[in-house]
Order: sequence, then structure tokens, then C-alpha cells
Amino acid sequence: MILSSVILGMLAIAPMTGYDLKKRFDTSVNHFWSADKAQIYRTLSRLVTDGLAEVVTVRQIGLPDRQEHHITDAGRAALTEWLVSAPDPHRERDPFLARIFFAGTLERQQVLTLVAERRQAAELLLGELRAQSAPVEEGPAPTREQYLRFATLDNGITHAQAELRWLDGVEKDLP
Amino acid sequence: MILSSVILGMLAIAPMTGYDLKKRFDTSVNHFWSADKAQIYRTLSRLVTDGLAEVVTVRQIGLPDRQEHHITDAGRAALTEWLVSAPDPHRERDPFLARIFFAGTLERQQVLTLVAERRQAAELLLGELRAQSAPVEEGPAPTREQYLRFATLDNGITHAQAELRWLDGVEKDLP
DNA sequence: TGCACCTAGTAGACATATCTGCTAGGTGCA
DNA sequence: TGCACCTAGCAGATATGTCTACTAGGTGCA
Repeated sequence: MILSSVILGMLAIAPMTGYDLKKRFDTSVNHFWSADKAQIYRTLSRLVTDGLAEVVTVRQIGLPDRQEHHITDAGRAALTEWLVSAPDPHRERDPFLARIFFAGTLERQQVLTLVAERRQAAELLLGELRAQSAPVEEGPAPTREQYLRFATLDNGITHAQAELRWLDGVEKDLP
Repeated sequence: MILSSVILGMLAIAPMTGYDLKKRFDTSVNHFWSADKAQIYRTLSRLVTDGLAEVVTVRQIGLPDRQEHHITDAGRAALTEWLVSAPDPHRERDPFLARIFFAGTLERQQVLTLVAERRQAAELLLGELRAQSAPVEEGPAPTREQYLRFATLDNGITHAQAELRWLDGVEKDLP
């Protein structure tokens, strides 16, 4: 499962609780992966039974205990193995393109509404990605690790811009 | 479920068997949706029980009977309703970007191998999309229906090109 | 005082997706 | 004759993903 590899990757950066992971899935890695809370916890417990992660309970004052998950040596090995393994099959699935494909029966104006909604979403995304990448771009020359994290944001920015250009074309040419 | 809407959309273009649908999911609509055989058949039977499609058994000589699924009026209404409804949430999930994000522990050369594999995949995809779109582009001015189908291909082409440009940048700048 | 929201995690139902293998015949080829 | 592959569809197991709701306390605000 890719989710377990992604979680392993996050634990390799820092030990985390399920709660921490959920926050990251909703923010910093949201542009390439997302996950449901329940599934994060289930996957974490599987990583533990597989010996790829270990739990350290950290007591807190006034807050619930943290079940910190630390990656093990076996976990690091599994992560590296995944990183260099054959590419995961990537099935494109875009509900918006599906609508466009079948939108021939709609009125022209209805199609333009779909397009306008997509534009709004793309612009919003672009803004978020730029806000996230700004601090990185202003900093000093990055390490390879930093560069790669930034590159995934930059990938999102490049595609958001491409989407906007495509939308321009559709708005201009739609018969 | 989006799959049922996509299948409904295909049945609106022409009556089809599960087998026909599977072929189309593997070819002409593959750039924005894919589906497993078993699930196509299950979804088809649900469309029938929901009154959105009807089965017409067509006898063939030397081949198994075709269970042709025809869209009903209720099906067309459901399709239109979906087309103009609120956008489906689109969660980006790209296993390749996930690898790149966590690839900081790899050697530089290993990262470049990942990048090269991605380039190959992007070039292959671009070639396929161009091959599919060529006959459309050479034809006469398209109807809106034709234009929209072509536009989904063009969307894929635009993004494949964007991906290649991004890969150029990574290969050039990777520390 | 009550309400909304935060931290941290658990439980279970349900929805969707994928994989494997089966039936049953037809065609092409070496 | 045997093998590979095509058409057409069915059955069932397993894997993944999503949704709702619950426990249990803490903080901030009006």
C-alpha cells in the first residue's frame, strides 16, 4: 500500500502521532496525497505489527498522551526499498475532465460555468502552493532534501499554471 | 459514485456491454478515468436496478450474447443532474511526487533515475495522447460535443508538456 | 455558564476498488 | 493438435477509503 510508504516517509522525517500525521496530510503533503483519519490510525498499527515502527507513549500535562510512532531500522530499509522500486501505476482520475468529456448535451453557458468553477479552484490552489513555496524560494541554496520537497510544490504550481492556460483556450475556442 | 456517472455518460453516447466499456476505459477515456472489469459489471447491474439503464440481449453467431445496456430517460436526467452539480472533490494523489518528497535519503544518481523513468512515462503518454488527437485536429470545425472530447485530450497533452518542463528543471537544478 | 474548538485516539459501518479465477466458445497460426 | 489470444460475463475474496460518532479533558470567549 502506498499510504503506508508515505506514512513511513513522514516518520523518517520526525516521529509523529496519528494526529500529527492527519494535520500534515491536510496541509503540507496535501498537494500529492491525502488520507482519512481512521485509515491513518489503522495503517500506523499495521506498521507497528510489521516491525516498521515503534510506539513511544509521551505523557503530557493537560493533554491526552501522545502515541508517538518512531520509524525502526527495518522501517527505513522498507522506505528505501519502496523509493527505488518499480514505479507505482498512476491511474489518472479527474472527475472534472469526465464532466467535460460528457458535457456535449449541456448548453454552452452551462459548460462555461463548469469551466469558470474549475478556474476558481485552480487559482485557489495556485495561491496556496505559492504561499507554501515562497519561504523556501527566498531562503539560501537548499540541500537536496529541501530541494526535493520544494520540487513537489513546484510541480503543483507548474500544473496549476498549465491548467489555467488550458482553461483560457477552452473559454476562447468553445463552439 | 462517479464511476456510475461516467458509465452513464458512455451509455449516453452509445449502448454498450460491460466488455465494450472495459475496452473504452482502457483506451479512449483512460486519460481521465479507469475501472476494473468486475466493478464495471457490478455498477452496470446497479444502474439497471436503479432504472437508469436497461438491458437488451443481442444474439450473435459464434460469439456469446451481448448484454447491451441502453440508457433510459431517467438515466439521461441523472447524467445531466451530475454534470451541473457541485464539483466532485478531487484529491490529488501522485505516488511519484510522494517518492520525490521523501527521496532526500537517496543518492543523487538514484533520484535522477526516478526522474528519468518519469520522463519516459510522460513522453510515452504524450505520444499516445497526440496520436489520439491527431485525427480530430485535422478534421473540419468540430461541434461542441466533439470539441469537448478533444479538449480532454488536449488537457492531458498540456499537462504532459508541463511535466516535461518541470522534469527539465529538476534535472538541471537538483543539488 | 455555555458554546465552540483544540488535542488525541478508538470503533464500526459502509462504500469502492482491485485481484484472481472461472465458464464457454471462436479464431489464427505453427 | 496445441497454444495463445479474443469475445462476454460471473463470483468471491481481499484491500482501501470514507463517514459518523464516541471518549475525555483543555482553552478561549462572550
